[in-house]
Amino acid sequence: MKRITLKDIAKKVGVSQMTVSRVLNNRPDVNPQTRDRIQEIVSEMGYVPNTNARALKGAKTNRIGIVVSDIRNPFYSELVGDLEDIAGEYGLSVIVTDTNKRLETEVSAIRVMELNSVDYMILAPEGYKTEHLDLLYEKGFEFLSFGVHFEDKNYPEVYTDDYEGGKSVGSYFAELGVKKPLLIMGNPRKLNTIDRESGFLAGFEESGGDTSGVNIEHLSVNVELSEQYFLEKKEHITFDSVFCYNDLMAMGAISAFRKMGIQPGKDIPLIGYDDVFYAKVMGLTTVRIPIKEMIRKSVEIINEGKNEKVQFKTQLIIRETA
Amino acid sequence: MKRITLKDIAKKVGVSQMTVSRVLNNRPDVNPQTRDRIQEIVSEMGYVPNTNARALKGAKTNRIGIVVSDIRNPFYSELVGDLEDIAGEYGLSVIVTDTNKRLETEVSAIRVMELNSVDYMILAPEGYKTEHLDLLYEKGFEFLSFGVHFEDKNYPEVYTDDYEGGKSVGSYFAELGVKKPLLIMGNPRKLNTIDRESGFLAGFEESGGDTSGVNIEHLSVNVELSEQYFLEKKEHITFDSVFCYNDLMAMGAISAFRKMGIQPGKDIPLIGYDDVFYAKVMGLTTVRIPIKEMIRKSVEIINEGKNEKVQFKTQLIIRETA
DNA sequence: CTGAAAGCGCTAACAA
DNA sequence: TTGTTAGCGCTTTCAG
Repeated sequence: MKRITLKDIAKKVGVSQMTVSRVLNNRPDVNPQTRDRIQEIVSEMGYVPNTNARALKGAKTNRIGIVVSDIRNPFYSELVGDLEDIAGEYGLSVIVTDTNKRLETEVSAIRVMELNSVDYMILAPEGYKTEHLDLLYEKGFEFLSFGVHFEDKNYPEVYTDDYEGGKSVGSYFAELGVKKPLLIMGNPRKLNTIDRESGFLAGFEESGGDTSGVNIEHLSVNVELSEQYFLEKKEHITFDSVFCYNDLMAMGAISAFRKMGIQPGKDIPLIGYDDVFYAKVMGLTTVRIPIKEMIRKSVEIINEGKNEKVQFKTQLIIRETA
Repeated sequence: MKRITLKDIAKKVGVSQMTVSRVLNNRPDVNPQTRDRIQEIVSEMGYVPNTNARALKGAKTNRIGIVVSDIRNPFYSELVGDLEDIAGEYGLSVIVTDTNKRLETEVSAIRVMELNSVDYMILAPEGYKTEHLDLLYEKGFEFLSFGVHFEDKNYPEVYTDDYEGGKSVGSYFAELGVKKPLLIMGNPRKLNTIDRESGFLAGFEESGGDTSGVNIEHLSVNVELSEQYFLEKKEHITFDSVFCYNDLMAMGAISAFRKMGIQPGKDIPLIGYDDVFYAKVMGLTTVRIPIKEMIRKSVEIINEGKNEKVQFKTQLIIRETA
């Protein structure tokens, strides 16, 4: 499988490699006729530049990496899908790595990115440790933190206001007249958890709810664990409404409820978070995170080399489950 | 951001680059003491080999590419997730590309793989055109076709027996005593469609069903289209059971049924295909494709440079919807 | 067991 | 406007 190289083109056209290189890189200083001839041969021979050689010279690889915690979570697969679409518009390739929700692998995921010399990384980190981000920053890697906000760090970020997101659910529950909401949250050290939770409490109280009736449970973010939690509570249900950390955990609740003969929405209001595609399919009330817009902004930041922190707004989407 | 190179290590240890290279590539012909010293310095300095330089020399990049038609489809995101996990065990990086279900982009996806000089590609093709596979084959690329079987082509494949899969559903429906099954299938030129469909008919007939009662509809593979189809039929339901091309389309049916007040399983048996994770969450009866085993086999084929066609068996998983 | 030299494909810097 | 030279980091080949 011999690939066509610059040299092959140069020989065929009868010019130097350099002239071909100039044409390929759209440099202005080439005779228009030579340019045309070269372009013709290039497409005729189906030349594809060797990114490795380019990278070796220190040029851009046009590869961007994304590190997500679990590609199987539709939130992330939608994220990756959107990134693929938008990066494609800019002629960028995407390299994906999954950390399986573990921090150690987050470090090795970053190593994969280094191995493949991506120009830029998008990190959707687990959210409460920043050592590896700091390390990356010190090493001079270009990256952007997606979905989590660290006030005191000065790397670029694209994230949502989780406090407001939680608040919208708290208020809505209070307006519904709910007395004993159960919050199924994630790791209590995650900033996302903290924000959604405290936002909820603030919103609930502000709209007239009594926060002493609120119960909070912290689980690993996982459909099965969430389902199991509810199944175990079967006999002693002490809540009259449920707010889950994300749609995945809400799906666990739906699954358990179906087995328990509880109809979400009719019997017990249930709200998730993220607004993944399946939330719509299942009629799940949830808090929408505008992924596509956020990714578009991210690629823009990457492309223009900006260093900004951009916050997006969430939106409560009311469907059948609440 | 200066990266540590072989030269840096060599200088520090006081040997030639070559010796360091030998150690890094686990060559036997190095003095054990020298080896130890080098390994120590390597990890001390946090050396990461430059894959680009390696690739330039024609060595392996340890990158494998996967081209899927829609990363947002949980079938594919699970596929990618499993591939990441298993490839990771082998020290391989994964490059993902999404074709948005269009063939043109399937060609450009392959170009991305070429650009990134992957050692091997896994193609989960759209399934009825083979030109680009043939092209790839002629060009000498190493790849494997995942999920689709072309009898007369001689590239490696890992696929399932869709005819048998469809048959198991046909038989089951016949045993259920169903009279007018509706099949919501995909593009009628896709081999997967053809096999699932003809398998169904064969199974239905074999188990005593009357195939003249069977209705077949071909739609683009898409949740919304499927949902819409059922919503439009609201007033004139002419079927007493439904078999969908995949779980995604079955979810569209579930969504529509919920709005129509139909309970799948109770009122109308509904069966999907793939057994994506959410099928379990939703209690959907479906045909299981053993993705993880198939991916493991694929990586094995890749790793050992085999050229075989391996067929996996599907399994009907009975849950609440049928 | 170890090293020196050459070259993979490309582009930056300089020369013509 | 075009060409020449050098070198990115690595590994292969051939000599020690």
